[in-house]
Amino acid sequence: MKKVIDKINDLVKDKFEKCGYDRKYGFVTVSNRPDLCQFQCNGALAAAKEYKKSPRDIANDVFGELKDIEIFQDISIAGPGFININITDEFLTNYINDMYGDKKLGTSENEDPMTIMIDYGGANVAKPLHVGHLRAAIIGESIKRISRYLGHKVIGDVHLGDWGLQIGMVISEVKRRNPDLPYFDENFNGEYPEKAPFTIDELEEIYPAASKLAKSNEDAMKEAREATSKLQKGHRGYLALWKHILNVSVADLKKNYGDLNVEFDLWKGESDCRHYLDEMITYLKDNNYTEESEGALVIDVAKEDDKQPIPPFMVLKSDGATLYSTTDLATIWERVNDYDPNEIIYVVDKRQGLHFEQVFRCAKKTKIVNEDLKFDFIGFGTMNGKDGKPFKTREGGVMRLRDLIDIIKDNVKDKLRNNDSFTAEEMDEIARKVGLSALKFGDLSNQVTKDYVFDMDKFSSFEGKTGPYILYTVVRIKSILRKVDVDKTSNIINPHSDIERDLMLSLSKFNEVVESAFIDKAPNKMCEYIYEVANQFNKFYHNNKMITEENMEKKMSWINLSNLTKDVLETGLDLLGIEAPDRM
RNA sequence: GCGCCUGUAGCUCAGUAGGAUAGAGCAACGGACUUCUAAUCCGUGUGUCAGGGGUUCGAAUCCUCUCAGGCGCGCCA
Repeated sequence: MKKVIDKINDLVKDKFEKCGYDRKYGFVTVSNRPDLCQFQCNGALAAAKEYKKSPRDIANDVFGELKDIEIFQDISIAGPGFININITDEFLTNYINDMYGDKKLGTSENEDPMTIMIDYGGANVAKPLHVGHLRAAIIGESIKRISRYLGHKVIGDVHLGDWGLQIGMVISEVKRRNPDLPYFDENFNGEYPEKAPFTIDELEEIYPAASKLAKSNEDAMKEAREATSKLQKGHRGYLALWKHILNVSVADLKKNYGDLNVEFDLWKGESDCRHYLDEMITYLKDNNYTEESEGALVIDVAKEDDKQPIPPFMVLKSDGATLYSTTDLATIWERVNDYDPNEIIYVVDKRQGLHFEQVFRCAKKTKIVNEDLKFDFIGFGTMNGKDGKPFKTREGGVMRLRDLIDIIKDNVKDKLRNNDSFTAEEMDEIARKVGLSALKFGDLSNQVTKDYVFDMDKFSSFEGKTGPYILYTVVRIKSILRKVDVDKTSNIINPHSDIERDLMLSLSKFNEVVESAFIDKAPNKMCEYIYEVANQFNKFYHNNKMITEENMEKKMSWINLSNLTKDVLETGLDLLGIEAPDRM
């Protein structure tokens, strides 16, 4: 469906053109002075310079053409040349009815869908998820859902860290503890055990211990490097052990991401590109992209107009081993080969910006990707505590994600109204949903690139611009809908009050907001929007008693309007990765 | 040292093709419940948009300098 704003834009642009001005000056936006009008066009002011006429005169020219357009209720020129527009209730109501009857609530599926890959996990094998992974997961999930809603083919990849030094650390630590395991017996030719020699809990203890040791002990670090190198070269026992690490970890990670309602289409990792490494490195060498520098194999990616010196892209370390830049590049090679995407989006901590700039430049320079493949780096900011410093546990450690979820769930549980009609299980499920809404809405309502303060009490509050407030609004609507029979075939009729009209206007912006959130990769726009809708609905709710309304036509119209509001809110929430309960 | 990002109300944050009087939420105070879930709604106040200079009819928004904070700058990811 065509957006309300687009219809108005087309009309006004046509008239600008008809009057001899460039179409672009007919640009209409939602009014920033809702007290004066619903929509505004500031083009006359902008056009004044080009046509050397007073903006007021230009506005008057166009006004002559605009004043008889049917869908405009009233239109006027204000101040230096603003054109203020209100649309008719008929036009608005028609649109709302069309939207109500449309599964996609007025958004049009993209005619020319893109294949978009989103890389947004970044979890490391053998390490528990912690708060640092939270933002990537929920921002990436939201961008994935928004893109998909608009009809694009979207592939979300967790891109596990499963091939780097941390694996070598774990392997060498396991060896220190259990040197007799067959994985370390160079003469072992039999089948390796099917059962992993550790549980997830043990694994999560092994890694930090190994990491700590390697930092202080040079020999341990050397062993870890050697183990990494051996693994990467295909050591049979190490590969078998590595698969255990992977399996045990992935099972746990799936559960944890699942608890967050974050779902990946691909559970690939850095290791998956290993089959392409030789081929790629040969390609890079054969085409003379590489050079040797300080013992390492590098590719120069500096450009003349760089404001700062860009270090060369590193293909192989001086010991011949690959590193993250190599696997990131090879992963692109693999993705182009397997999925041929139009765009690859990286949702990663913004501190990795320079690294990815190098990777992108290298991929383009070496023609591993076409010029028209779009790389998008979405670097998110740090989640800070109330002290403005990176969020930590009370003891100063890194907080695990599952602990954070439990804490916020408990926090919400305390605030939920006691209701005997809920069983303990229902209560728990409600607390989970409300808690997640608090966490996600609190995060996503901030601009992605900025650092933000994680304030548990603020996010989990049931008042104000929070997830729980929006869920409450949805629950409220569901409660009404349970009490009446909804007849979706009866129409929503013209608004009976300013408040009702404002609600309809807000609802009519839905498709526009989805698109704008997609273009800017900005879930916070969706947060802002659903808050506005929830707020408008609550005003409406307060002013009109629907169930006791005696005029049936009016009553059904209101019920349907509420039902549409619910759809818009739930869809908006879903695009943020948030679910609403039926009752709370 | 070089580079990137950030600085908006007491607090947490929105606000880009440059536009009218810079907006929300929280906190504070006052009001509205024989409820369709008051977990709501209504009302009241709040600003050198870090600072200086510039471009423009018009700047939180564009340019420039200064200050403050955060981050990054080849063999970790």
